[in-house]
Amino acid sequence: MAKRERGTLSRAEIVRVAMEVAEAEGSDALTFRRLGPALGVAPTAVLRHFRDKDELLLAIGAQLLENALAEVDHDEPSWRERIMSLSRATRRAFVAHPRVAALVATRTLRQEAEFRTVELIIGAMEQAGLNGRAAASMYRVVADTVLAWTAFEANVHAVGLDVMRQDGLAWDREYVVLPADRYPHIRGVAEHLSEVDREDQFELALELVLDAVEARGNAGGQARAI
Amino acid sequence: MAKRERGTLSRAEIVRVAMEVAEAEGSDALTFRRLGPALGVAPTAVLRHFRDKDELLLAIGAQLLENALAEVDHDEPSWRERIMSLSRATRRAFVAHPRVAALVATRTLRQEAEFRTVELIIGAMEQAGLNGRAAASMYRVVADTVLAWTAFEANVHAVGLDVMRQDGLAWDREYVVLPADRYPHIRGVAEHLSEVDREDQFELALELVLDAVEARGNAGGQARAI
DNA sequence: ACCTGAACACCGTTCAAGT
DNA sequence: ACCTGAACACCGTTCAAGT
Repeated sequence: MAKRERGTLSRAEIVRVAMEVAEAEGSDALTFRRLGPALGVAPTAVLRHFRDKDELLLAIGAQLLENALAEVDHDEPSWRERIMSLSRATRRAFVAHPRVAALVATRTLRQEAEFRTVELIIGAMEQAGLNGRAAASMYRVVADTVLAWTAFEANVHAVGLDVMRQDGLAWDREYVVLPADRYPHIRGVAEHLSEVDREDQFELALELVLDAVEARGNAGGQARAI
Repeated sequence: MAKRERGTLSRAEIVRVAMEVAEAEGSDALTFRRLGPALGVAPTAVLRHFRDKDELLLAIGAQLLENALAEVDHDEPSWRERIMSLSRATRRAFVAHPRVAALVATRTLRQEAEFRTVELIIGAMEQAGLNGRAAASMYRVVADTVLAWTAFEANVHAVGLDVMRQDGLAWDREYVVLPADRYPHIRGVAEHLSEVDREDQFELALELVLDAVEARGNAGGQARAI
């Protein structure tokens, strides 16, 4: 709560503290009125650095993507390994901050980190042998697969944190208890539902998409878009 | 604004009007204080039918899923066609109401419509030849692929509606304008980025997953989970 | 792209009271 | 799972004023 000298507040520090507050106290706590005290300034001081709350959220999203990009091996010669490296790093970076990730993972950020990510994926598509419309099309399948899964997982984690604290019920607990006569198939596999490893699924879903990229690239990427 | 007789308000009507208000005026307008007048009651009357706002949101999500299930051909004998039918219906039902869909698509609903959906998918996995842990695992890959893509698309539509009204900039417009020297790959395919058809991508992503289900089912589903 | 404090126009939710 | 109106404890954002 210590007051600070003027001119010492920065966008970077606001983003950092905003992420800390949200992860520690829940995304409901991510308000200017709580952020002010946490930064040692008046709540409205944050508005001198971000036009509005949405601009702050997009900056948080950009920070998550920067964290991801910092872990990617950009010199990896295999396009396929480069994409897997980017994908795993993105998943890790977002799921590491599930509450803020859930708020921003489906947003178009339009910031430098996003442009660099797009550039990386399209470059990989071209190396795989795709051009023009085929490269654009498969870029979107790859990017949206990574983003959609990442956003989904972040949401599941974030909601899970809140719900479990709220009513103590885990997802799998709920399902095991369903009546067998009405839901025989669920009942038959209920015991296995909680064992599923989401990282494995993410990897599998991505490998399937990259198999398709590889097949289309080898066939000559100009022929068909999808 | 017409006042109504007591006892005539119902959960179903509240859900319907809430969806109308949100789609017509933006998801910011989905508040009890606006919903009251739209229903002809006091804002707090809604709280006599839903414990809190989150319960209303989950009911809206259940309605979207009911809309989807109503379109599915449950008697289709091919498990693969049944899954595709469910997937397409889910995508359509959610994207038809993008703003509310964006609010609920990643939530675990824990309502009857969701249990029926899970039951349908697991039944299809078993018909494909998967059992136990393998069926549970592939159920999750299928369900999460549909949900993740649907949530992602709903978000893109919802944000798109708001952003386009806000600053008149479409996603593709933004990217065409990037400097070619720093983003050569983007520049090379920029003209194609706006042509991509999301429905085609959704279909492709799903077909790839179902290919994997088919391959594992034929190989004998007990062997490996993923 | 300075920081503050008061003010404005909103929220969700609770609760006593009215049918 | 009745409905209302006032009240409470919050929000984001604007704006005049202070450094």
